[in-house]
Formats: sequence, C-alpha cells, structure tokens
Amino acid sequence: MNEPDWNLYRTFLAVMRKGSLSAAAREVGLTQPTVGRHIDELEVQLGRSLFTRSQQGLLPTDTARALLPFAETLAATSASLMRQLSGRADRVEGVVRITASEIIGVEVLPQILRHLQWDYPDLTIELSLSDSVEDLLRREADIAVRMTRPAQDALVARHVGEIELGLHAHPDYLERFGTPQNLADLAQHSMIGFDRKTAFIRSTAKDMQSLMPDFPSLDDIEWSYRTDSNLGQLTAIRAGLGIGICQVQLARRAPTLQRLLPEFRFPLPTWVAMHEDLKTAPRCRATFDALVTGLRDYVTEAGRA
Amino acid sequence: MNEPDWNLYRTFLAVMRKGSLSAAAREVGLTQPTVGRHIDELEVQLGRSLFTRSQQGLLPTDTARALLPFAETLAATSASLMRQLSGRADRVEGVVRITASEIIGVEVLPQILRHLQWDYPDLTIELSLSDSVEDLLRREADIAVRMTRPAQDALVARHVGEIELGLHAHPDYLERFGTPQNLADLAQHSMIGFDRKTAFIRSTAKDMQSLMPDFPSLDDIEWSYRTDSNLGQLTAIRAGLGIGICQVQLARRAPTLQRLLPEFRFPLPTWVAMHEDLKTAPRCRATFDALVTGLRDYVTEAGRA
DNA sequence: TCCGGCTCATTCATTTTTGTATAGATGCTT
DNA sequence: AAGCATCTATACAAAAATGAATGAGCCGGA
Repeated sequence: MNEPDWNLYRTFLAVMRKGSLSAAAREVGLTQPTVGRHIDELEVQLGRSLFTRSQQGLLPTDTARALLPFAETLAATSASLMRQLSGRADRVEGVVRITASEIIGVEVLPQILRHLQWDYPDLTIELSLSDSVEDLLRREADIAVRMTRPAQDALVARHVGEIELGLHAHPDYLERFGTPQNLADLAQHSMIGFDRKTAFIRSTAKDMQSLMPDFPSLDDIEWSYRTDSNLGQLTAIRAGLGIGICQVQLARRAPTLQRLLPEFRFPLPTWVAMHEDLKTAPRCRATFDALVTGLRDYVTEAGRA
Repeated sequence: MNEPDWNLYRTFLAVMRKGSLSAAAREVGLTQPTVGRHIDELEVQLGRSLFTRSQQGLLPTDTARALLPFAETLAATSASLMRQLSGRADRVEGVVRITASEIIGVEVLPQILRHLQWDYPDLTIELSLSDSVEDLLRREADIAVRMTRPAQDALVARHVGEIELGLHAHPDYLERFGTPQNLADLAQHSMIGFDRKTAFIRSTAKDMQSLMPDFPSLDDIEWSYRTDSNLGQLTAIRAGLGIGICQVQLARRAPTLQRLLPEFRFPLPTWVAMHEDLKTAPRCRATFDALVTGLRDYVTEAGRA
C-alpha cells in the first residue's frame, strides 16, 4: 500500500463534507470528473472502497468514516499554516484563531480583544466558539481559552485564575417566587439546567457533588428549563425564568442578578493555551498575552466589584 | 494567497530534511527538476521565499523554518492514516506505533508486548523511544506511555498506578565504598545524575525538593557520572559505578540492586494514552488494553516481590 | 406525465506535470 | 591541477492530469 498523494485527501474531505462528487468539485474548484478520478485513485492506492456510488450522491463506507478525522487534521494543519503566513512575520498582523466557550466568547472576550484590535489594526481575529475541546490538537485554532488544565505537551499554557460559578436569579423572579434559604429549598424552584449531559458536565457534576454534599443530585432536581447552551442558560436567568448557575462576574453586569446561597460555589480553573510552534509568531504572542492579562483582570473583578 | 497543493508540502518537507533538491528528489521518488519546480511553485503560492539556493544545496529561510513543524504534522497525520488502514478493520492486525520513555521501552514493554504478539501474530508493533512528549499531538504515535497526566482533550487516558523511584546501588559498590546512612551522606558518594537539565527534570527536581527537604539540592551534589539517558544511568548503577535513582521494580531484577534510604521515594504517576479517533480500531484497542493491564501488573510488582 | 433539477460515468482534446538529458558551478580528493 | 563527486538550472519530449461536452439515471414538483 503506497502513500497516496496528499492532494487526494483534500478532495476526499470535500466529498465527505458535501456528499457528492459534483458538490465537492464546486467546493475545491475542480470538475466533477476530476474529483471522481481522485476518489478512484485514492481507493486504488489505499486498497479499500471508500464510497458506494449512486445517482443521488456518494455514501461513505466505514473505512471512509474512519479516515475522516485524519483528513480533517490535514485540513486544519494546512489552514493553520496559512494563518501562520498571514501578515508579516515580524509584526503583529495577520489572522489569529481563538477558540473558547460560547459564554466566554460572547460575554468576556469582546472587551478584552477590543484593546488588542485598537493597538494592532492589522490583526484579524477569528473566534471559534464551541465547547468541544479538541481544537488545539488538530490545530483548528491557534489559541484556546480552557476550563481544564491543558497537558504540557507541546503547549504553552498559562493559568489565569479561577472563574467562580454561583447560583443566581433575577430580582424579579425572587420577588415573585421567594428566595431559597438553603440548598434543599431549590427543589421547590424553577431550575435552569442542561439538556443532554456531556462528559464534561458529568465530571463537573461529580466534583460538585463531592464539594457540596448538601446540593441535591442533578438527577433529583426537576429542571424547568433545559438547554445545553450555557449562553442560553444565562439568558434564561437574566430573563427571570428561574434559578441557574452562572459566573459571578457576569451576574454583576446589567441586568444585575442576585447571588443565592453563596455557600454554593464552584471555581473553574481557567487557562489560556497555545501551540508551542506559535510562540515565536508575534501575532500569536501578542494575542496570547492580551488574553492572559485580560482574563486575569476579569477573574479578579470579583474582588474589585 | 491561495492554499497550495498539499503535495507541495510533502516535497517541501523532504527538501527541509535532506537539504538539497537532489537528495529530496531521491527520497520522495521524484526527479530533481520536479522537486525544484515544486519549491518554486510553493514559494509563489505562499508569496515568500523559502530557500536561498546555492550549488551546495538549499538553505532554508526563517519562513521555511517556521513552516517545518506544520509540514511535519501533515506527514505524521498521513503516516498515522496509513497505519490506521494497515490490516483489516475488524481484526487485531496491522501496525501500531507506541511511544514511551527509553527505560520503559527497553526494560518493561518487551515482556508486556510479548504476550500481545503471541495472541495476535499479524500485529506489528513499532516502538518510538524518546522522552519528548509531543508525539501524540502530532499523531506521531498511536499510543503513549506517559509519566504525566495527559489532558482529557480528545485522548483516551488510563491511569495505571505509580511507578516508584528510589535510590539504588550495586552491592559491589556498597561493599567497597560503604552504605550511606542518611541523605546527607550522599555528598560523599559517587552519584549518577543528569547531564543537561530538561524542563521535565527541573520540574521533577522541584517536586522532589518539596517532598524531601533533606535531600541535598541537585546543584549541590557532585555528580560523578552524568548522562541524560535514564537507560545510561540504570546501566551505570548496575555496573556499580555509584548511587543513582531508578525504578524500584527494575532494581529487583538481575543484577539485583540494593535500595538505599527508603525514606527517599518519588512516585511517578503513570498513564497510557491514545487518540480518541483510534479507540474503535481493534488493533489499537487491544494494544491499549494490553499495555494497561501489563503496566498495572508491573506497577504492583512492588507489592508481590 | 413531463420537465428541470440533481446526480455519476465516459470520451476526447487540451493543458499541465513530469522525466530525460545536458550544461554550468562548486567543493573535495588524488 | 585534474578528476569526480556534489549541487542547481534549463530545454524539450513524453506522460499524466484536467476540463468540456455529453449521455444516462433518479427524483420531486407542476
């Protein structure tokens, strides 16, 4: 089995994404026969069938599905390389791609990045907001803001402090439905929580359980509003839909939310991480530093406010 | 700036590695003019000069050096993909690449992998022995044995226990030069240690210092035998050259080494890690499981012996 | 039912890429 | 200093990849 041309993987990826030779051809700027030939050749080189062809399009085989993450890594690496070359190497300019959770990206980063933009007008910032964490590994982003300690492996990582989570509600809600006096009272309230449980939520819930044994088990709580989006939860709390968990710093902003039962607290260790390869690139360095100082300020807002 | 053909990166990598168009051409199976044209085209597409050409070969520019890690990631991903396709997808066969420290790879893994090989004769095991840890990120290996906790990010990781380090010496050495009665005595002995200090060694030394304040600072010790290779240190201890640090399990093997000052102990948390993408591949699964159980046995040898 | 949308496959001319052969330049060894 | 190794650059012919055009099958809407 020979190593195929790397270009074939790019075509393969396009076909996987688009589901047909023709659509893939349009995406990559080739023609449909060429894309078809690329797939043929890749199948020959790898000695496996990749698609079952039909007039409606191509259906990927198990082999093709297994190959997809590799092709995506290749694409992410190439994109990362292009970013690395954007702008001059000795200036803070070009494209930087940051990944962060939705809530951080929407509520916290804009203020921080504003100053960076002002200082370096030729810097273009891409924000990839998602809670899936595999972005840095695949070079899908240059810099990541994380709530877990990153491995030291080939990463430059800086701890910026702990973001504290607490129970909050809008004053209007409390006025109407009363204020819970202890954790057990929460069972009587409209609670805002998660829809499906991801691995991260499960592990966090476990930590929470061991920290605060009084807190009712997540399974016992009757959630009255469920969404997987933290941002959706924050919006719901702000709209007075019920009691939910959010960052204490965010609760201080308008509309001001009231902190409930301050004995309920859950600190999230917060990190900024970057590929080691990028630390010599000024645009990444500058962005990294701005994020670190900005987030440090944000985290310590708790003390100031 | 257009995204260049991915193939050009492969040629680029070969030129970086070999240092000349001709040698690169031989490596990738092309001809020298073609390789030269590839580089030309890549330079045009990226809008940067990559090499200064000379009759002795090509000298990479800073840009080229900055691009190298990306090209290497591409190559590693492609190689990883090929491994993924080696052997049938529903059987434990094909190629698995494991990375581990030299000492684990030489002293511990062979016994563990022997049984695996017996059970699955069509399984080919590649061992990459090095203490640089960036292998998994770049898919340079499928499975890693690590002494640090890996990040959860897209990795399947299993803790197998703690490998204990202790001070050891060969009985012959002790007979001749006496047995130290406390940590301070070590200053009078021939100590076997590290040559240059890597980041890992520095951080480990710091941990060690805080665990055992009595232990003299590494800078104060007069090392009589220095090597960065842990394996070299083990060999030196076994040869009776002096007192050094090694895994207690290894000290029990022939030639049996004597443990000194058992109050000096340093547990290394040990992990087996694998890319999440690979957990469905039987050959990786089986190897992963074998490593976990094998290393668990090895770690608990302490209790048995 | 027919039409227009989509799909993939095939053919053939064109373009592009590649290899062969060769020239010129440098450095090392005899 | 000559010979032989290395290297890059260039010219031209051969091979390969590509695109345009076309045929044929499937599907949904008028």
